[in-house]
Amino acid sequence: MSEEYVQRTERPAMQEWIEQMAAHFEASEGMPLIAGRILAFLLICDPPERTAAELSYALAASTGSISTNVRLLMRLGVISKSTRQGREAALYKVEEDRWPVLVRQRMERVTDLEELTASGLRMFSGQGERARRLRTVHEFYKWLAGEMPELWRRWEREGKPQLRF
Amino acid sequence: MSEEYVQRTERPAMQEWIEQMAAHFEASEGMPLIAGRILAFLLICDPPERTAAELSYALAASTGSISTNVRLLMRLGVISKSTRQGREAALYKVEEDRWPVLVRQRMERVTDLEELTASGLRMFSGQGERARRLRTVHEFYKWLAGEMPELWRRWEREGKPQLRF
DNA sequence: TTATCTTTTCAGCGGATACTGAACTCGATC
DNA sequence: GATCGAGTTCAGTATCCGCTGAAAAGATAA
Repeated sequence: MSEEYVQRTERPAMQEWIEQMAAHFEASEGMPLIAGRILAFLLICDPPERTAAELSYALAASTGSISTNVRLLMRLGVISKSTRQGREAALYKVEEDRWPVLVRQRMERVTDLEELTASGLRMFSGQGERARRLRTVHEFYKWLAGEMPELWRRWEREGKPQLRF
Repeated sequence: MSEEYVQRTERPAMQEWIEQMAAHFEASEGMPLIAGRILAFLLICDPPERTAAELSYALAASTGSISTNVRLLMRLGVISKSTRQGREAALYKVEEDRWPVLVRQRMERVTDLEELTASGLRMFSGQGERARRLRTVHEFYKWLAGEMPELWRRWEREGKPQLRF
C-alpha cells in the first residue's frame, strides 16, 4: 500500500465521471454505489487490471465492500479475475464485451410480465370489460417479448463492431 | 365503509396475482408495493373505477399510503382520477393504453448512458487501450439508442391493436 | 511451524424509505 | 357559519441494506 498506487482517481474530472456512472447504475439497476464505481473505474483505468487493494485505495472503499461488490460483478459476468502464482494478489478487469448481455437480460426481465398477464387472463377473464384492460397490457408485452430476439440478432449481425483489418 | 365494498380482494387467487404483480414492479421498477397493488387491482377489478376508500379497504392499506401512491401513479400517467360533483369521492381507474409509454421511458433511461460514455471518451481517450474498453461499451449504447425509435414506430404501426369492426 | 499477505465473513452502524395513524386542510351541503 | 366527508400532510416507527472495520480463514513462502 504505497505511493505507486496511483493517486486516488487521478484527476477530479475522472472522479466525477465515475460518480455519475455509479449513480446511473444505482438508479437504473439498483446496483450498490461501490459496484458501479468499480465498474466505471475498471473501464478507464490504466493499466486496465487492478488488485482488490488498489480498487480499495482508488475508490476509498473498505476491503470488505470491495470483496462483496467484486463478487457481485463477477457473478454478473461483467468483470473477471485472473490469479497469479505466489503471494500476488488477483487482478480484476472489466469484460466490456459482456455489457450487451447484461442489458439484454435487464430488458428481458421486463417482458417477464407477459407470463403474469397471461396467467391473469386465464384466471379472471373470458370476455368483458375486466379482461379488456388486462388484455391490452398483455398484448403489448407479448409484442415486445416477440421483438427482442430479432433485436439482439440485429446486434450480432449489424451492430456489433466487426473485426477490421 | 360497509359491506358493499366487495370482499377484500374477492378470491385468494386474485390476491396472490396482485402480490406477484406488485413484487414485479417493486423489483424491476423500484415501485412501492402499495403502488403496484393499486395498479394490479385496478387492472382487473369490476367495476373498473374505484374510490380511494375502496382501494384502501380492498388492499388493506392506510388512507395515507393510498393517497401517496395514487398520486405517484397519476404522475406516471398510468391511472387517472375522475371527480364528481357534490361530496362524492373521486374515482380512479387504470389507463392501460399508457402502459407502452411507461415501458418505453424505462428503456430509454438505459440508453442515457450513451451520453455519459460519450463524454468519457472525450475526456480520457484519444486512442489506446484505455479508450478501447470505453468505446466498446459506448458503441453498444449508441447502437441500442438508435434502434429505439424504430422499435416504437413498429409498435405504433404494427403491434398496437388496430380498431377492428 | 511460523510469518506474511490476500480475501472473506460478519456484527454493528447509519441512512434511506415504505407505511401508519392522526391532525389538518379543503369543499360542499345544510 | 357550522358540519361533514374526502384528501393530504407529516411525525414517528419499523425495516432494509450498503458500508465499515476487525476478526477469521485461506494461501504461499521461508
